[in-house]
Parts: sequence; C-alpha cells; structure tokens
Amino acid sequence: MDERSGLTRTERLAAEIADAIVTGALEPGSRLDEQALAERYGVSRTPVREALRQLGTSGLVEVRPRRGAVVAQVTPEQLAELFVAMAEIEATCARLAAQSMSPLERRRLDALHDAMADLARGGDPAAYARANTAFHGTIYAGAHNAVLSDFALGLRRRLQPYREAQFRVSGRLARSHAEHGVVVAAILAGQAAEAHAAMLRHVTLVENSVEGLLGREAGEEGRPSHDAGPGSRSGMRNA
Amino acid sequence: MDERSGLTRTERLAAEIADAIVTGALEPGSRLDEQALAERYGVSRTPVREALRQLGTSGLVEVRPRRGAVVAQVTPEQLAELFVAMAEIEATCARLAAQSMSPLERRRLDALHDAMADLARGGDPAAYARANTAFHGTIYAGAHNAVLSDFALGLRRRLQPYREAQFRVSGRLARSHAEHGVVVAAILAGQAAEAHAAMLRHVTLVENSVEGLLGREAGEEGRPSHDAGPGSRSGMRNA
DNA sequence: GAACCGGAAATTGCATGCAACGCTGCAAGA
DNA sequence: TCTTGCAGCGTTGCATGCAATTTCCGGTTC
Repeated sequence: MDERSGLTRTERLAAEIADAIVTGALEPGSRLDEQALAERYGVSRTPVREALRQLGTSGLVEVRPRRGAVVAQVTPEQLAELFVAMAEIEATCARLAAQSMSPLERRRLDALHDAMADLARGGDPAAYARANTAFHGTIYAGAHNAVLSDFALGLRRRLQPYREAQFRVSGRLARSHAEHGVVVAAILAGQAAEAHAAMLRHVTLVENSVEGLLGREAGEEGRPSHDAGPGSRSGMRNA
Repeated sequence: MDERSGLTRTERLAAEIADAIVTGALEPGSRLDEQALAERYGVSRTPVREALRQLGTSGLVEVRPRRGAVVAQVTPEQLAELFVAMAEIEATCARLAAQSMSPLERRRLDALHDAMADLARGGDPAAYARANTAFHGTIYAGAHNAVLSDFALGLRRRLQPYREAQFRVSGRLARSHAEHGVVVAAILAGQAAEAHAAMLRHVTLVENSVEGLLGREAGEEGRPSHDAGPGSRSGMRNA
C-alpha cells in the first residue's frame, strides 16, 4: 500500500522539506506549521514532527521547544562562519587528498578538472555548478575520511544557494577554474601544504564573491534573502 | 505538572540516552527497544522515537528503517577516522585561536593550563579529564566559529570513552600536559602554523595511546568493549 | 497613545491505538 | 540433512486524540 520507495514517510518528508529549503521554495524564517505540512504532503503530524527534528539537528531548520519550527535564519555573521568552516574543512580534505589519493583517484580528478575547462568557457553556470559539486566531492572522497567528508557535504548543502549565485557573476567561472587548477596541481604533485593553501584561498575567494553579491543586492528579490528580520539573531546554537 | 527543566521530554531523553551510551551503560551494538526505553524512563514511545532519531543524525545510534535502533558500533577503522577528523578539526581550531583569541581569552587559557599542572602531578585521571575537556573547549571557543566548535564538541563526545581510558595509563597525564604546553605557547605567541602542528601532534599521540590500549586489551573488561560478543565476527559491517 | 491584562484560539507535546513489516520457529519437500 | 514456505508474534510506522503551553486579540488602565 505504500509508495514506490522502501523509505519511510519520515525520510521522504525530510528529503522533500530539505530540498524545498535548499532550493529556496521555503524562505528562511518562514514558519513550518506541522499541520500545514502534514496536509500539504498528505500525511499525519507524526512523521512531519520526526522529519523536522531530523532537519533540526542538521541545521537546516530551527526547532524551538513548544514554539514550533522555522526555516533556519542565516545571519551575515553565521554565513561568514559557515564559509570559514567550509574553507578550513575543504582545505583539510585537500591536504589529506594530496597525501593519500590513489593514482587512479588522481587521474580521475585531473580528468574532471580538464572537462570543466570547456564548461567554464561555455559559460553555463548551472552545468558548471553541477560539475563543481562533483569536483569538490571527488576531493572529499580522496581524503579517505567519511567523518570529514560527511561534514563537508553537509556544509556544502547548506551553502548551496549562496554558492550558486556567484557563478552567475561574469568571469567568475573562468577564475574558479583557474583556482581549481592550482589545487589540482598541488594534489597531483602530492604537495600537501600547497594543496591546503590553494583550497583555502579558493573557498575564501568564493566567500568574497558571495559577500559582494549579497552586499550589493541588499533586500532585493535575490534568492537567498539572508536578512534576519527584526530581533531574531536566532540560532546557530543548535545541538 | 512537568519536571524542573524547561526542556521537553524528548530533549531530556536524548540527553539521558546519549549519556548512557557515552558512559558505557549502554554497550555498542545493543538494541534500543522503543517500548523498553519508554517504560524505563516512564514516558510513551513517541518522545523515545523522536530522541532516537535525533541521536541517529548525530551518529551515536544507528537507526535502521523498520528494523529498530541500536547503539552505534564503532569499528577500528571508523575509530581511526574519527580520531583523524578530530585531530584535524582541533588543529584548525588551534590555528584560528592563535590568530583571533582576545588577550583575555589568552590569559584564561594560560591560567587553565597552569592549573592543570597540579592535576597532572596529582595523578587523578578523572579530575584531569574534566579539566582537559575545559581546556580543549576553551580552544574551540577561541576559534570564534560556532560551526567548527559544535562539530569539534560532537566529535569529542563520541570519542570520550576512548579518550578517558588513556588517562589511566601511567605517565600519560604528564605527557599530555607537556603537549598542551607546546600548544599553549604557540597560541599565546600567535604562531598559527605552530599551534596547528602542535595540536595535530597532540591528538595523534592520544590516538596512538588509545590504539595501544585497545590492541592490548582485546576482549578484556575495559570500558569500551568495542567487541560485539560471540558469534558476531566483531562488527566492521555497520554503516 | 502606550502598556498591561485576561480569555480564547491555535499549536505543540505526548499518549494511545492500529496496521504493516520483519523476525523466529516449525514443518514440508528436495 | 538442508532448503523453503508459512504462520505467529513482536516491533516499528503512522494516525488520532487530548492536555498544556504559547500566541493572539480585545478591553482596560495609566
């Protein structure tokens, strides 16, 4: 009687709500009414509650005891912290990858980077963004550490809307690809310290690019309205 | 009608179960029966379920859809990955702390380290372990990054049983304190690279110490009996 | 006009009940 | 003897109902 997947309703709900948040369909700060979500997805409140709890521990939504859940607000300060953390973790993964990637993994990384050159020239931000996700994912995997890799993937997902915006800035694609080139060269050569520094620089430049964007829009209709509204400075204090 | 705290039952349950796991009262691999836990804590199954889900995303328990939850098994490989991740994150925090701790924070770190000298000489592993938690927590806080700090605290909690065991090895307290000294000196001097290296080395030494312990015990009654009992070919197969 | 207060509506937290799934054990067949 | 089918039981997933708390709103007072 259940649906196609072997997943539970709770899991499917968590995935769908997470997707709605990441894609911007659910705006930051909007309330997540249990009953409304239950009716929206045709289930009862119980699986909705469990899904919200789960998303709460991953940082996507903020659950306030007895006061309901809201899509997590990301203040500029928190955004900066997320980017710093992301840069550090990615740089660490790059260093570990330079030390422990297998020859096959190195060849694949090199090939992926080469393929992205065309995409960068082509100028299709969406296609480049997809390849970019694969590129960074390859480096996470190359670190051979599931704990760090999972953390990096989680951070990347939370920052995805912001990252994507910057690819639409003209010229950013080419610069991103050039920065990748430095990282790849260091990893292929097994130069751990250089790989770390190059990746740290790359992600920091992404952050600068994003901050430039956000500062310029300032209350526009741009996807990630990261403003927190009056008196909210809310969370980040999650478990 | 509720208890003293403003927390919900779900939160208190999550905290209590997590504590039971971390302290070893609930052994790795043991089933977490919802009804049994509900009766044990005098609540219904609903908050138990929510608490288990929450602990599931934090990695302490493994929830298998429709097949119940068990205390997460930690295989030797996963333990190694956890320690590597921990070392890298702590080292990163130490580097950031060296760069951005305020003078007040530096003085407090120095004072805490000084106070630990007595504890190390005193030879009380439990007291030293408590102070050690505060010491590392001070460095996390000094990184001024809630994302990294939360992640580090979570990792520390998961590794707590293993970390504590090594403090009972004779001489480890003094060596630990000496290693801390190098870290503190680098942070106080603002030497970022040195702080990173010193912390990485410190945590790696802790890992070595733990691995020595586990290798030697091999089926003893030692706290973290990460073996799974007869007829289970000792784990290795968990997610 | 603003702050305060009390009651009603709305919403969350939790308990309970039912249906579906997974596991165990036994029996039948190869 | 080993495999396979199936029935019974236990457990999980989810729906529903109720109590408690929060929020909203109108009236009152300063």
